[in-house]
Amino acid sequence: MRIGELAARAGTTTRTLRYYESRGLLPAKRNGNGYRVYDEDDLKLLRQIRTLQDFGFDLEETRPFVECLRAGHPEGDTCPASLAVYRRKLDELDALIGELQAVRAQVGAQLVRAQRARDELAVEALAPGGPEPQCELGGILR
Amino acid sequence: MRIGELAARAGTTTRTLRYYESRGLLPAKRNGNGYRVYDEDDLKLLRQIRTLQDFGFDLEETRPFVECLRAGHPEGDTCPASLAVYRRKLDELDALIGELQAVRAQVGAQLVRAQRARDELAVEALAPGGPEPQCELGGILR
DNA sequence: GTAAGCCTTGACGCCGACGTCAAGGCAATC
DNA sequence: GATTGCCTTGACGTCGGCGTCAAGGCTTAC
Repeated sequence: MRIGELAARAGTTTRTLRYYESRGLLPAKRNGNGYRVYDEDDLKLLRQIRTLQDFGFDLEETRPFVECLRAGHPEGDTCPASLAVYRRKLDELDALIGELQAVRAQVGAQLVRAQRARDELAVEALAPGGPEPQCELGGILR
Repeated sequence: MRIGELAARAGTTTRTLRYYESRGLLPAKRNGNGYRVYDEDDLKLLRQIRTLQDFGFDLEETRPFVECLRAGHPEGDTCPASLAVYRRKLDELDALIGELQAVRAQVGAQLVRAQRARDELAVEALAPGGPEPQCELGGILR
């Protein structure tokens, strides 16, 4: 099959396939008139790449999987190098998720603090002079 | 103070300050010879920007905070527009964290699956012919 | 023969937040 | 007056993964 069909079958674009080839990730044979020609195995490689890309893997990180498949293994992720990428990615994800959760907590706390500061200013505007520390201010003031 | 001192006091670079100015975020007065001149309030604005940037806010998202400070409020995050940015960012963070956790789960499952596939192939290589479904294979085969 | 629909290579554009280099001006010090 | 160390503007580079356009070639259908 030619580049357009492969792209369509994998749900991507010809530009993407040419880009992968330029990176040495998905080289293609050529027919008489210079057109790229692909087979079913290439589709399998491409699907492996796309799946990992959807997971957020860098293109370079997909290379071990592709090479594993090209080496004849029925699946791209059973080779040691692929497993190593999985593990490294898990570590990265854990680290990133942890950082994001920390940021979320900080931003959440800032939001609460800023809202409380607003409420206090509003109360002061209503009853100027001093604070009236009762309770449930948030509920009353909306 | 001039640009170099402000940058140093905020732990950033002069290039960054000029970039902020080019974005209209942190305009500077000029002295006689054309040098940028800043005061303590500018340092406060800059620190607000940097804090939010460290949280992963886009530069544009810091603008309401800066304008809030410049409007005379003692803190940049008590204005409605700033609170709205906080809330939007919390939603974004929650969505992103959720996606990453889903990816993490998928990748983790793939790792387990791929490792099991390897182990089974290893067992077959040791005892060719048929499967020997005992237990603790992972432990024995390392 | 010509229009349509594939394909080719090459090259520039995009996004964000700056880094880095170039060429030159101003001020203080030796 | 010459060096040093600030400062100025302008402009190109970076990173990844492509999008998009240009100019042209091949094949098939009408």
